Amino acid sequence: MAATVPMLYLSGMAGIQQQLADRAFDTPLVAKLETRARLTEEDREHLNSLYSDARDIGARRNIIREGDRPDHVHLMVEGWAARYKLLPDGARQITAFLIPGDFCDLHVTILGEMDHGITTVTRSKVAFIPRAQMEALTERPSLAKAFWWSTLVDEAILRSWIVNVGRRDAFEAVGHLICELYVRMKNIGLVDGDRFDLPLTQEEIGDALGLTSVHVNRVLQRMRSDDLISFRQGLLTIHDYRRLEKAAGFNPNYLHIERRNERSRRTYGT
Amino acid sequence: MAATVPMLYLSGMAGIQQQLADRAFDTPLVAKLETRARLTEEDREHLNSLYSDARDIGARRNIIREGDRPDHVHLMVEGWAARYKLLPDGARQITAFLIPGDFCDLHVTILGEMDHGITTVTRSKVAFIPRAQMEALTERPSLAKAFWWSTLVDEAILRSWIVNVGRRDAFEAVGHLICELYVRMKNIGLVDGDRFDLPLTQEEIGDALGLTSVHVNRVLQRMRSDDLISFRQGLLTIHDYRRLEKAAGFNPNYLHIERRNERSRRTYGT
DNA sequence: GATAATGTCTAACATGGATTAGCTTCTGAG
DNA sequence: CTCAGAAGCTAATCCATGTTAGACATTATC
Repeated sequence: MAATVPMLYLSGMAGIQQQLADRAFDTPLVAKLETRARLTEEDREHLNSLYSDARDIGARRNIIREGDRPDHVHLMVEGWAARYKLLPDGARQITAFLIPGDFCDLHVTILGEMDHGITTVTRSKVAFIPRAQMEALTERPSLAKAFWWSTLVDEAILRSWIVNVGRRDAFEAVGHLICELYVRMKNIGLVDGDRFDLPLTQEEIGDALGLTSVHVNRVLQRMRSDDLISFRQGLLTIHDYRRLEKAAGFNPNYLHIERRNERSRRTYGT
Repeated sequence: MAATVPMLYLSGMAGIQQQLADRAFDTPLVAKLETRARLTEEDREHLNSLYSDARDIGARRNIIREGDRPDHVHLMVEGWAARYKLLPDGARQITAFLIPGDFCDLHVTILGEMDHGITTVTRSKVAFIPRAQMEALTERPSLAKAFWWSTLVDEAILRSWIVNVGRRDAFEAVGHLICELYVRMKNIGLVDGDRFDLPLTQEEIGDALGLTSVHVNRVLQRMRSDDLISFRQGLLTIHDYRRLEKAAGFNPNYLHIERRNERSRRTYGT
């Protein structure tokens, strides 16, 4: 099996993923879906077949635009992407960050037209999956259920982001976003102890939280001086997770990751 | 068929729904799903069977709480409800308004535990649907696809709300919410010309948009003095839809309602 | 039809975050 | 290795929205 799946999950330049890849046995997609579903070896082979048409895309390039009607589905293999909407005045709101194992547009073949765009954040590897292949996969009940679960978690994350933007102040919101990305990255095996690649600019963080990059900078300065985090060159280190979680009012229940699976996950550093 | 489905969609006290009910041939659920899906008479009968256990619930009562693990699904039959999350400091963020035809928790049997609560806004009628009955329905491919579509639209609405809260100012956000609710109510046949029941307090509107009720009041005053809307006693009248839509930057594409169906819908006043 | 509870509206004042502008540091292309 | 563009950082000022408080209006209850 090892030879048939991509083994490198380089998203940034920091090289943590490279180290991790040497130890990872599952692709991020399999790791993520196994959070809840029990997959057979056959299921995994089907999932790995999704990677057959994986293409490299440079940083800050559109994967898909508002108004597009693609006939295939995109899956993040390596790197980060962002779902976003543009306003008439040019302002941008990011509504999701996509990391390896995330589908960009599982829905588009049903909804018809894209109501938002998706852009890469870093240089990425993206799998292009024909609609027919996707439909064949979902004829396996175990996978259909796993995809359904994944969609529902995406929805839960959206609700959480509304709370973040609507009712948390800037400090809490940034902290909450960091906690969420830490847990999600950990769940796919891309966290090295208390560090992970967070290849976002302060402007991108601001666009996700409804803040300006100036204000994100102020908040990050404060988090550093409070000795909660380090964040340099796309590498984030959490110095005191419990305190950060508390300061941000973060409760991971909405990610629906069960303890059972978290324990058994083969993750670097745990 | 008429005798087997509820014909009264009273949500507020204003009585528009009563008038409409006399003309409506479809339940809101059927009207909504037919936005995109083609349903057979048999499909409709199956959908109408969902109403067999419809219960009255008073205003501002919890339908379901965070942490619950219900074994049945809730469907709004009459009235309004709100999906919400509470913060440690007691602040509330509403993440969705549920109107007739909306499922409250289509997902909960897969996700396990509720990560948010749902409360009625008005006195409501809510159908309780056993998990098994729901699963039987989704064995019909046409209905499975229709529910899937509905879930994806809910997701698109969540994305739109993030933009609303994150990047629009208070005036635009309130206008955008009004436009969305107008279109959604119209789609299920509950709009009378330029008027519809909007049984929300200014505080509830604020909790949905991340604003205080004081500021919502300021915005509503301005909308009234700009002659865009009237809003009294839970009845909202839009005086100039085009201008409101433009002022709010509203583009209904994310609701994925196709022109074709909008034309053929049997709606009062159109 | 009195009364309490809830919702609406207004005003004075406070503030978190936006805006603008410019300097500094990092990064990647060649 | 160099250089240009991108990203990070900081400061001064401003303003949209929050806070607090209370009067007024509407609705629900008995």
